Amino acid sequence: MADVAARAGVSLKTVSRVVNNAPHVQPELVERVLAAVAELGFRRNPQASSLRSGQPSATIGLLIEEIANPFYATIAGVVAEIARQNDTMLIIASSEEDPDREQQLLREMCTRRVDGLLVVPAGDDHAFLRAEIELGTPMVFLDRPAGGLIADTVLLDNRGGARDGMRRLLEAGHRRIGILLDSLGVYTMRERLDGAQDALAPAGVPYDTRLVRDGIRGPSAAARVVSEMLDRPDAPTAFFSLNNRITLGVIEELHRRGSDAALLGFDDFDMAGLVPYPLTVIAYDTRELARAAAELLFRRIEGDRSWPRTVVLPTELVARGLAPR
Amino acid sequence: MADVAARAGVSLKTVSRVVNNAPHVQPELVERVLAAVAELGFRRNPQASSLRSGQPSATIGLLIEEIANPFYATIAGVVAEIARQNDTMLIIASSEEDPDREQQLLREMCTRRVDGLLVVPAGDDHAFLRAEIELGTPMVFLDRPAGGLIADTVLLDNRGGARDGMRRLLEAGHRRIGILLDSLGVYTMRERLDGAQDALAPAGVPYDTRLVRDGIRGPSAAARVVSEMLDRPDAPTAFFSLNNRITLGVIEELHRRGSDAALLGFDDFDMAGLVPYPLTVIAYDTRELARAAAELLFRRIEGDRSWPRTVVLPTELVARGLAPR
DNA sequence: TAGCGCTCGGACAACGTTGTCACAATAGCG
DNA sequence: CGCTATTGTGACAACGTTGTCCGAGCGCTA
Repeated sequence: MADVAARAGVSLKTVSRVVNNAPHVQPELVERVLAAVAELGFRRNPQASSLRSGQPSATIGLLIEEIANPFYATIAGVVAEIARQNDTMLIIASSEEDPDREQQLLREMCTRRVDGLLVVPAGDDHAFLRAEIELGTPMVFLDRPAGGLIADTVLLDNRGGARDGMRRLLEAGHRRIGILLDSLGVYTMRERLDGAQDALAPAGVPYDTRLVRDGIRGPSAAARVVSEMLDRPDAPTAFFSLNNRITLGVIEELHRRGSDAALLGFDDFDMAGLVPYPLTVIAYDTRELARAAAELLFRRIEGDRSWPRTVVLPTELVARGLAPR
Repeated sequence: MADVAARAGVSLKTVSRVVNNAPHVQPELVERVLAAVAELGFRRNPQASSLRSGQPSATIGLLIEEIANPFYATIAGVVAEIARQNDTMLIIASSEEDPDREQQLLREMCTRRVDGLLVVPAGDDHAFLRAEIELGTPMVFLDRPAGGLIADTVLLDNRGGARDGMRRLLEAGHRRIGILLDSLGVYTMRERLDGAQDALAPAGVPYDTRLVRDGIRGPSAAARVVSEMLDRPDAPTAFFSLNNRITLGVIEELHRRGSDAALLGFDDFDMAGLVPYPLTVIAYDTRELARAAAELLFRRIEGDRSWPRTVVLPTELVARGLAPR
C-alpha cells in the first residue's frame, strides 16, 4: 500500500480511503491511485484489514458427515448458494461420523473466526461449543439435534414420517414387516424406529424383535439380510428400510428373487422412479432443510438474538419405482 | 494474550512461546501459562499470527460447477479428505458454469490468500489468473483444461473413451447410431463427440449430422429426442449418450417402449447396475481424478517448482444394467 | 481583508501476534 | 575464581491495514 501511495504521489491513508470507497477524495486522486493499484497489482490484505477494523471474516463453516453422500452434497449446494448471496465464503469439512474429528474440525473453524457454523452433529455431546456460542458465534444444527446444548436446530419429522409409512403398510394388511436399519447410534435411525413402533401398537400388531435388524451398513449387507429373512418359515410380507442405501440392497434382492413383498423406504433418491421394483418412499425436501438452516444462520449473523428455535420439516409418502414388466 | 501474561505473571512473549510450543521455557512457567489460558478461554488469533509471521493460511480453494452434482460431490469429498490429511481447510464454491461468477469467486479466493487452488474451469479464458500464478499461488485444473494458460491439469481421456465405445457399437454391426449431447460449449462434450467421429471413419460409416443432437439439458429432453428419432423411418439401432443425465432419459424412453436398441453412455453412475435396461457405460475413476489433482496441488504447495504437467486418466468400458425380465 | 466553516489529506497509533535482539541467570571450564 | 557458553526471559518493533484526530487550504461572508 505504501508503494501504491508513493507511485500515486499521495499518502498511505488516501490509498486506504480509495481502496475502501470512502468519501472525501478528489476524483483525480482516486484515478491516480487506482492506476497505481492496477500497475503494481496491489490487493489489500483482508487479514490485516479485519485485524485492524474488527470486521467479521465473511466466512461460514459447514460440517457434515460425508461430502460425497448425495444428501449432504445437496445440503452443501444449497448452503453454498445462500452463502454466495450473502457475499460469504464457505468452508466445508467432513466428520465421517467421528465425534473426535467433529470436535477437532469445529474447533479449527472457530479458531479461524468463522461468522457462523452449520453443523450436522456426529457426536452426542456438544458442550464444548457452549463457550463459543457465548462468545457470540451463531450456530445452527441440522438434521440432528446437538447434545447437551440449547441451540437453533432444523430437523426432519423422522418419527412422524416413519409412523405414517408403517401405518400405510399396516392398512394394506401387512402384519409381518421386516425393519432394516443402520446403526442405532445415529439419532435419525432411532427416531425412525420409534416412529415405526408408534404405528404398531394402535394396529394391534406386537413389536417382534426378530423382524428388526440393525447394523446394516450398505446395500449388499441389506440384500443378505433380506435373503435370510425371506428364507425363514414366517417370512415378512413387507419390508421397511430406514435409509436409502439399505433400500437399494433390498430392491436388488427382491428383484432378483421375483418376490412380491411390499417395500417402504425412508429417504427418496435420484432415479427412484427408474428402479425395477415398486416401492413407496418417505420423501422430504432436503433443499428446504438446508435452506431453512442457512437462512436462520444468516439471520443470527445479522444480529437476531431471539431465543433458539427448533424447526421440524414434514415428510411425505410417495409411490416410486417401476412395476415389473 | 496480554491478559494471559498478566494472570500467569509472565511476559507477553513467554505466553507466545508457550502457545507455539517453542523451546526454552521452564516447565513450571508453561504450566502457569496453560492454566491462565484455560481460565481465560484464550485462543490465539490466526489472522494476526499469520500477518506477523507470514505463514501460509493453511487453506485451499476448490472451484467446481455444482456441488450437488454427484460427480463434483465425489471430487469435493476426496479433496476434503486430502486437505484434512494436510491439516488444511477447504473453501468450496460453485461457478454454475458461469465464467463471470467463476472469475469473481477465484479472485475472492486469491484475495483471501489461499495456499492453492483446484479449479474445474467454466470459462475459456483464464489469463486473469496468470498474475496470481506468478505471484506464487499454485493452481491445478481438473476435468477441463484452462484457457490461455500453461498450468497443471488433470483430465480424463474423453476422446479415447468415446472412440473405444463407438468402436464397440460399430463392431457389433450398428451403422445408425444416435448421438445425444449437452452443450457443445463444454469442453468434455466436444472431446467426446470428436472421439465418436474418430471411430466412424475407419469403420467406413459416414458422419450423419441428422443423427447428432446437441443442447439436451436433462433426462426428459433426452427422452423426447429418443422418441422422435425412433419414430423416423431410418431409426437408429443404437444410441450413444454423452453424459449420464442424458443416459437416464434414454433408458426411460427405451424401457417404456420395450425397444431393443443398444445403448452406450458416457459416465458411470450410482445404481447403474439396477436400471431396467442393458447398457454399456464408459466409466472412469472420479476419485482418482480428484486424488491426482489434489496430490499434485499439495506437492506444488510444498515447493515443487517443476514444469507444469498434464495428466490424462484412462476410461474403461463396463457392461451395466439389468436384462429385461 | 479578516474571520469563519468546510473539505480533504496526512501523521500516528492500534489491531494481536511473533521475530530479533539483548540481557540476566546459571552451568561449565581452566 | 573469573571467564565463556548456554539457557531462559523480556523489551521492542514490525506485519498491513484502518480509526482518530489535527491542521492546511479553500471559498464564503461581513
